[in-house]
Amino acid sequence: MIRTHDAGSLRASDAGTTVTLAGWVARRRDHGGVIFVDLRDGSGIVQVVFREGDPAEQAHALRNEFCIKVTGEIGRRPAGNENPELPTGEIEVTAAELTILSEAAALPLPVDDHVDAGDDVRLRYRYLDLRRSGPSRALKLRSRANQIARRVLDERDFYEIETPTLTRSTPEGARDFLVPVRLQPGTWYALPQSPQLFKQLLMVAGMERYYQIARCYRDEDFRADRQPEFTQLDIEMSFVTQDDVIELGEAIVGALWRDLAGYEISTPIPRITWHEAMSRYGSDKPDLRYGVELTDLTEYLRGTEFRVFAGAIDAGGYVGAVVMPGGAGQSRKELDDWQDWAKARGARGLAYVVLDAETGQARGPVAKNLSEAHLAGLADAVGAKPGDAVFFAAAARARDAQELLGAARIEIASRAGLVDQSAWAFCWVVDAPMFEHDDEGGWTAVHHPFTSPNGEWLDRFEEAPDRALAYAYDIVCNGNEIGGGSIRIHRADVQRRVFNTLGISERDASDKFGFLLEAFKYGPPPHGGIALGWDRLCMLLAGADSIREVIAFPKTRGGFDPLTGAPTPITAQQRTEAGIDAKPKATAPQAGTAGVAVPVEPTP
RNA sequence: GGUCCUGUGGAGCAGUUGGAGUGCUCGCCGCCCUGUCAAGGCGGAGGUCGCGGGUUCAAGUCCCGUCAGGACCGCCA
Repeated sequence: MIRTHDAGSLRASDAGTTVTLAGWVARRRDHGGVIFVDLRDGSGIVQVVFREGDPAEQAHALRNEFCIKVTGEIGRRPAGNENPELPTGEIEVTAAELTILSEAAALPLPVDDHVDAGDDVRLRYRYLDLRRSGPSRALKLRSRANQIARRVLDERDFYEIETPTLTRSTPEGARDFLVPVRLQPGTWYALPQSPQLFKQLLMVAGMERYYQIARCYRDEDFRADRQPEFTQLDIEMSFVTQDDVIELGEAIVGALWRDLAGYEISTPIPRITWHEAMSRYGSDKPDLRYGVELTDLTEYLRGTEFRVFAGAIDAGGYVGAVVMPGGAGQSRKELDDWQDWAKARGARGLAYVVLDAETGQARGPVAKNLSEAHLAGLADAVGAKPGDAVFFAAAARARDAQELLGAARIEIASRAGLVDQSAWAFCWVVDAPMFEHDDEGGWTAVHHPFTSPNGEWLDRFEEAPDRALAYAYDIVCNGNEIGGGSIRIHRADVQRRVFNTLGISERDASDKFGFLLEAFKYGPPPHGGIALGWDRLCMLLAGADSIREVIAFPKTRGGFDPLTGAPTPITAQQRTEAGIDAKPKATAPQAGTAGVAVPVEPTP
């Protein structure tokens, strides 16, 4: 090694030792006769002093982020000159020798913890951004999270197994990324949206306990917590029940929060059914750091003459409310803003009533439309106090109104300052529905088509697909879904019935994932698993607002990488070689997703 | 595909009612400086106000379009 010690590790007990350090100039304070340089390496910062002689002459020329090597003796700082802000603040290194390993040009972005730059500049010079302590710490934390997960899984006899990233387009929810295949022009690989099918095959293969820190790809639009390539801690186990998988999930998450957040999660983590989550919180990933629960007013308001509510109730729908504590104090403009907020979510508006802080009397546009009796009992019905505001939503489909109220609940908590930023609130959302209506009047799988109905519905989910429940579970932290999984179907007859309900013909099923069904002919074990959204989970542990902070080289929301400039056009030669424009042969394999291959004509 | 916010020397910001590229902090270049630690002092360089069009006697400022970054909706089994 070029260095003998790590800069950040030096302490008063090292005084008198001669050391060689290597790192970067974090800051230079040139007093003419004496020069201080803060030398930073991966371990931290130590102050180097240049007083006289050649090293001091050289040190005048140092600039921020020069890469240097310094040899010198560690000494206690003169009394009164200690810096309690630094772990190494009691000592300094008196330079006897200085080597400039490499110089740094004027910086396009300050490597300074006190200044934050815009995202585009940070990403373009991400290697400089990562020299700063915050971004650096986030990546190092993620590395430790990986190790902790591997440790827990290894202790439980899991095997870490890699699966292909060039694979077959599968009929999962999102758009696939496609890769042209030079060796078979006109055919395409897809990048996996998850290793779902492979890990099930590994169960058939008798691996019994599999995990992988797996890169997944989905060609959908970006969010603060979504990139097109992302990472899952993917796990699958044979011969287990839902409780076994949940226990494992708690062991992993418990270890992560214990070691990386200094927080002991009390287990078992509370479970809430999907339906209860929707009716109480208007979300399938409820943030339990605060209350502000929804109230179902469908029965209470039955018979109302207010058309908006009556219409929903008559259609067999739902009317509900959520209370904003102190919301009556909002200005007219703030209340109008709520209407814009609701419209931005595709709602027609957000009906509200404010309760006078003195008299408790209900006021507001909607109050005129409600009967005396309905108004008189409203505060008690929704648990509101004088000075509160009550927001209403009504819809023919309960879930639409609940989701609007759920979004309002989050907004209320944020605006009213009800969120305890230091709190951790975990829960499992269990008993998710098997199916939901698709746009064409049929059914689609809420989770995926291999998810098993629970014990209660296994033999009769066809009777009421809208009410059938699955062995599917999501783990939620502070309103973020950090993982989800299910017990899979391992019986051919059940799988056939599920396909039937989904309107997937035998031929379709065999075209799309015949290889999995084929495998399931040969004694598949009962199995289930979970996938933890690793970027999101690390983001929470790092206290970051975006998963970009825990990704070494993230992309901007346009899918652009400002550092490499990807994506780029390709050359004509690359295009020809890749076979992008080749016409698939008549004997080409079955199309991946759409069922029938779309003929591709070569472009001139 | 839609809604909203932002874009001003290398970085971060301010810029009022439309009136001179106006200001601040940092960085950069030069000089000075022996105990600083986001060192300090003096001097200096550096600008297509994202881009294009329009309104106007006059646009960083108002309008339209466009590009880029961000937040959200749609989308994401």
